[in-house]
Amino acid sequence: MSLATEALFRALADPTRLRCLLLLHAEGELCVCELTHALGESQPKISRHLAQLREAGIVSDRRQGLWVYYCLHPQLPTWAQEVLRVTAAGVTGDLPYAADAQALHDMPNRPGAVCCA
Amino acid sequence: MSLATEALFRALADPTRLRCLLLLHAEGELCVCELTHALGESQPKISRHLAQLREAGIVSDRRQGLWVYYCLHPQLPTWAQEVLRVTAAGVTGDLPYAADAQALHDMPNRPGAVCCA
DNA sequence: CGTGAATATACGCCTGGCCATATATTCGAG
DNA sequence: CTCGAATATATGGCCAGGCGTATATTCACG
Repeated sequence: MSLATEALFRALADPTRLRCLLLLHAEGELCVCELTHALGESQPKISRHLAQLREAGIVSDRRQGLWVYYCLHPQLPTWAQEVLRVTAAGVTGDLPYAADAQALHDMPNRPGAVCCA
Repeated sequence: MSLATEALFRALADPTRLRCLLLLHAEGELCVCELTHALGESQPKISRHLAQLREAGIVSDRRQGLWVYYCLHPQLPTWAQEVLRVTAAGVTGDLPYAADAQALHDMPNRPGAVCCA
C-alpha cells in the first residue's frame, strides 16, 4: 500500500469520515446500516463517504448477502494505523466519538459482525 | 489547548500546510522567508497558510525585527504532536518532504534561527 | 521622515467537495 | 419472477476554501 500522505488527511478532514474510521478502528468490522445508525446520518451520505474511503484504499469492503461490511484496509500502512490509534486516544469533546459507539451498541437487530477477514 | 480534532486534520489536508508543519516539527523554528524558499512557493501563499495555522492554534509566531518566526505551538496537545511525529516518520514519496529540508539547508543568507522560546 | 525589505491582508475568480433528493442496483425470500 | 430490504450512484445546487495579483503594514536604517 502506498496511500499518499495527503490523501489520508483529506479523508480524515471530514467529520463523517473521521467518525466512521474511528468506529471501524474500535469495532473491527461494521456494515453500512450499523454506521448509519451509530452516526445518525442518512444512508446515502454514509455510503458516499465509505465509497471515498474505499477508493482511497483506506477501508475495504466485503459483501455478505444483503449486507456490506467495511473494515480498515488490511494493508493499511503502519503510520496510518498509528495516526488513527493516536487520534482515538486523544479525541477531545468536539467529536461525538463516545456517543457514536454508545448508539452502535444500543442498536437493536444488529447483524452479527465478527471480525475483518 | 483544546484544538478540535477536526480542525487539525483540516489543517493537515492541504499539502502546503502539511509541508510547513513537518518542516517546523523537524527544525523547531523558521521564519516566513525560510519556509517560502524551502517550499518554493510564493510569499503571500505561505503567509496565508501560516495565518490559518496560527488562528487554529497549531503554530505560534514571534516577531524579531523584520522577521517573523513560527514554531509549533508550545501547548500543542500531545496527541497532535504524536500525529506529526508519526507522519514525519511515515511519509511516502508523495510529499517533497526531504527535498524541502534540503532546499532549506541550501538556502543562502538564512536568518539565524535558534529555538522556539 | 522616507525608503526598501519582510510580512500581512484584500479582492475577485474559480474549482472541489459536501449535501439532499431521487433513482438504480443487488440480493434473499417466497 | 416479483417484491422488498440494504446499498450504491446520479443529479443539481451551493458554499468553503484555494489561488494569483495587487496593496497595506511594519520595521530598521540613514
